[in-house]
Amino acid sequence: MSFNPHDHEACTASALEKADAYCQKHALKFTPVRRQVLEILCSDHKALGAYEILKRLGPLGFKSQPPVVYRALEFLVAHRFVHKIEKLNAYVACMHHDTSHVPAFLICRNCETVAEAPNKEPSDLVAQIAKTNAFTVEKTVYEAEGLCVNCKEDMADDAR
Amino acid sequence: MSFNPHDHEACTASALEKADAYCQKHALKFTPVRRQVLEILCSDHKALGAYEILKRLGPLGFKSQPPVVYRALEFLVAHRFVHKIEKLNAYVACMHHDTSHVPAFLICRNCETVAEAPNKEPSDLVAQIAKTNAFTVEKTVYEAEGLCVNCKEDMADDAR
DNA sequence: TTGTGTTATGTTATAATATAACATAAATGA
DNA sequence: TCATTTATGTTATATTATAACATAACACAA
Repeated sequence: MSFNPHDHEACTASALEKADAYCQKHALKFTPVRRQVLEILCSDHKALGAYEILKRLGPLGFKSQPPVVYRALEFLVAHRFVHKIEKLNAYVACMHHDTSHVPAFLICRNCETVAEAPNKEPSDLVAQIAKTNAFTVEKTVYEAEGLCVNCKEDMADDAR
Repeated sequence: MSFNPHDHEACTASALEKADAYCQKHALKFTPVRRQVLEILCSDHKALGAYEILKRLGPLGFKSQPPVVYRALEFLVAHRFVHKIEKLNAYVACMHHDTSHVPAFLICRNCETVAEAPNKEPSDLVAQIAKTNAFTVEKTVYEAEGLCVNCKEDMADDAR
């Protein structure tokens, strides 16, 4: 989980590699912009806004009009390499692309780190709601905002 | 539940009455704009965008600059009379204000009706995630998009 | 290899959502 | 009544996102 320290370069490299392989397998075009946007998003676990990504694309030699980044994000989200955090209108790289999962996020309101939980199952909650309402669920947004371990500890320290 | 037909005028009146009572009890000011915005949101179970609400305020004699409606929404959301649907950047009246609940929404992508489920408990999912991450959850967004009963039936009819 | 359709990108303009900042007014309470 | 707080008025602008139309790159059949 990303609230814990980990080898970040390796985790980025692996994500890009997996995306590469997946695109090859499914005849998708992993074009330079798309690849670069994913790389930018992998570069930390904060969620980045579209315009922040745009800013970072410029120096890398890419064109910097909004549609460029929105199209790349559309592709990446459609193929689940990236999730949109609705609560923040921002985007994070998916860290569990190889396993099928119901995306669920923990957003620290202090450090803004976003951690994705690797759930296999939709929650009981949604199953039950959908059932009692005869509602067919196609897509879920599940986001929790709060305080991560690290920030909680920091605050405890400050109070001392 | 709001995918089912119900006496809508009564449900609106009751929501306003409850809000009135709650504000009185907690010394909150249920001013005309705030009341009117809640009434507009009660007027159907679709989620309305801030600017749509703004449009409807004008003819009713209210001032129509964005901050007017955003401030009213801020108040209504803070006191849980209204929930924001992050997925739609839109707002719905809360239909279960008197009971403490974890808000969860079913959004029909066809008719755009938003139904709120009356859950008492946060899902097992969030409890488990939070626990394994030592993450303190303060607020949750839970939104499912799909097809409601009515729209599903309509589509079945059309296919015939 | 040329033509034809399809997908991706370039570019301009603008729509839709939201807030900053500063002013006035109204209500509250010592 | 004066001071303080809370709500509203108003202008301007920030942020997020898409429409619309053009060109380029690619894929693949004739």
